[in-house]
Parts: sequence; structure tokens; C-alpha cells
Amino acid sequence: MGLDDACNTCLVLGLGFPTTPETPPTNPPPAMAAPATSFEPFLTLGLSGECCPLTVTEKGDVNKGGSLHHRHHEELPTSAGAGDLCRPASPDVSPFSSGRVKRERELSSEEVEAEKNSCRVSDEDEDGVNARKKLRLTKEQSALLEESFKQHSTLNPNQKQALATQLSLKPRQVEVWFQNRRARTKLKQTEVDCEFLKRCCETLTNENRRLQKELQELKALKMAYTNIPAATLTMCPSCERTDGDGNRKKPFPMPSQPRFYNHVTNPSAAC
DNA sequence: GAAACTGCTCGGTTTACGTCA
DNA sequence: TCTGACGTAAACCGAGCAGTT
Repeated sequence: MGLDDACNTCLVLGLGFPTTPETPPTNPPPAMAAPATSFEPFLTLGLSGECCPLTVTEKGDVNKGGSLHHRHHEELPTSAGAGDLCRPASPDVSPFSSGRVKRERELSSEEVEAEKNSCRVSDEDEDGVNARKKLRLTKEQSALLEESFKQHSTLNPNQKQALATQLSLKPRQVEVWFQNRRARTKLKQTEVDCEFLKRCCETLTNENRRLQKELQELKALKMAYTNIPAATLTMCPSCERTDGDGNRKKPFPMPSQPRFYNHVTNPSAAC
């Protein structure tokens, strides 16, 4: 009801952002989770046609469509498949991957060596039952990977190989770790952004309510003036003040311009 | 210039593992 | 102690893109 009324008043409430917000880097900085302080939404009350349109710039790429993931159970000709860690020595035994075809590849001697070194979990299998064990990186390995990630969120082949050698892991494992790490970073940043926008939305909703209320009051005031015949108008004593020259002052202080509310400069805004 | 190939990243998913009620 | 729910992270898959041949 209130909203409908407000829509007929030629006044417009608008939510806007600066026209050139600093878009976050596609590769988030290592010290992530810095809240996006560079763009600050604002709520305006103004005449229609003057209000800036709502523009929310979406960071990141949008060309990445979701994949359907039809599992075709086919051999991939591509390299870089590391297969599974700690796989049983006997290839005909497949205790894991319920029908799932793993990427196979021929391992070079260095990779075989690295794989041996990386199979610390299976090394703990003393009963010879090689159920699939997922590698858990040690604290030292994770710390070093984190340290490296802080320096570069992506690795070139040389860095990858060096890191793998240093950690006694396969390059593929390092690659996967960085891949997952980037995904986690992005997810976390998205959550931070989401929380930030939620708070903004909350604040702007409150401001919207306040402005709607103000609008209603102004409309009621306007109606009161237009409905009363001018001849019958009498000034209430409290408003009937005069300035020094005996001229009556305006009974109500009306702002000459719409009041634009900027939550950034207004301390009442929490966003 | 077009096509095939390669290598990489990304989004989404699966799954082993750890934790906790 | 056992167990199921749940979260986390390693591993995987398919798609897209850019560079090379």
C-alpha cells in the first residue's frame, strides 16, 4: 500500500553504486578476505529520471557454464592424470572407484619415484589390504603449500615441479592442491561478499522504510494544504511566528532540495 | 586462416576421512 | 563403544580458452 502510493509521487528511491567500482582481481590476493570496501552502495530519494539505475557489477568470469557431468567412463587421452595414490600393485584389483574410470597414464621414472614417496598412507598399510586411502597432507606440506600460495596463486610448470620435489609429492598433487585452494579462496570471498551485501541490503531496507515514511508524511502534509480552502486557513499560534520585519515565516521548514541520503557519510548507516 | 592438438584453469562433483553429538 | 550426520579436502571430470603446430 505504502509502496504503491510512493510509486505515484514522481519520487524515486534508488539503490546505487559508484559507476567505476574497483573490481576485485580475478586472482584474489593471498591475504584474502579483505572486505570489498571500495564500493559503497547508497540510497537516494529523488525525482524520477534523476535517479541512477541500479548497477551491480559481478566480478569474475561469466563464461564458465556449468558442466553436466555425464560420466562416459572413457579413457582420457590427455596427460596430467595422476591416477590414484597408493594404488594397489595389482592392476586387476580395483577396490575403489565404483565403476569410475580413473585417468591413467604412463609414469616416468621420476614420477614413479615421487609416487613412492607420496604414498605415506599406503605405507602404513601393513596388512596388505590396499583399500583406497586418501592422502592427507602433513602440516608441514600444507604450510609450505600455503606459503607458496601466498606468493603466487598459480604455478608455472617449473614452480610446480620444484614444489612437488620439495614436498615429495607428485606435480599433479601440487596442481590439484592449488586448484582446490583457489576454489576455496573464491568461495570464501564469495561468502564475505554475500555477507557484506546482506548487511547493505538490511541497512538500505531500513533507510527505504524511513524514506517511505517521510514521503508519506510529506504527502499527508501536501494533502492537508490542498484540501483546505485557502480562506479558511488559519495559522496555528505556535507556527505563527514573524521574522524581525513582521513578515510571517514559513510554517514548516521545507527542504529546497530532496535530501539525498548517503549511508557512508551518515553515521546511522551500518554498512 | 582453419583445424587439430596441447596444456592450463575453472566449476562442479565424488569420495575418503575426521569430528561430534 | 558404536553409529550416523556433517564438514573438509583430495581427487576427478568435462568444458572452455589460449597458444602452438
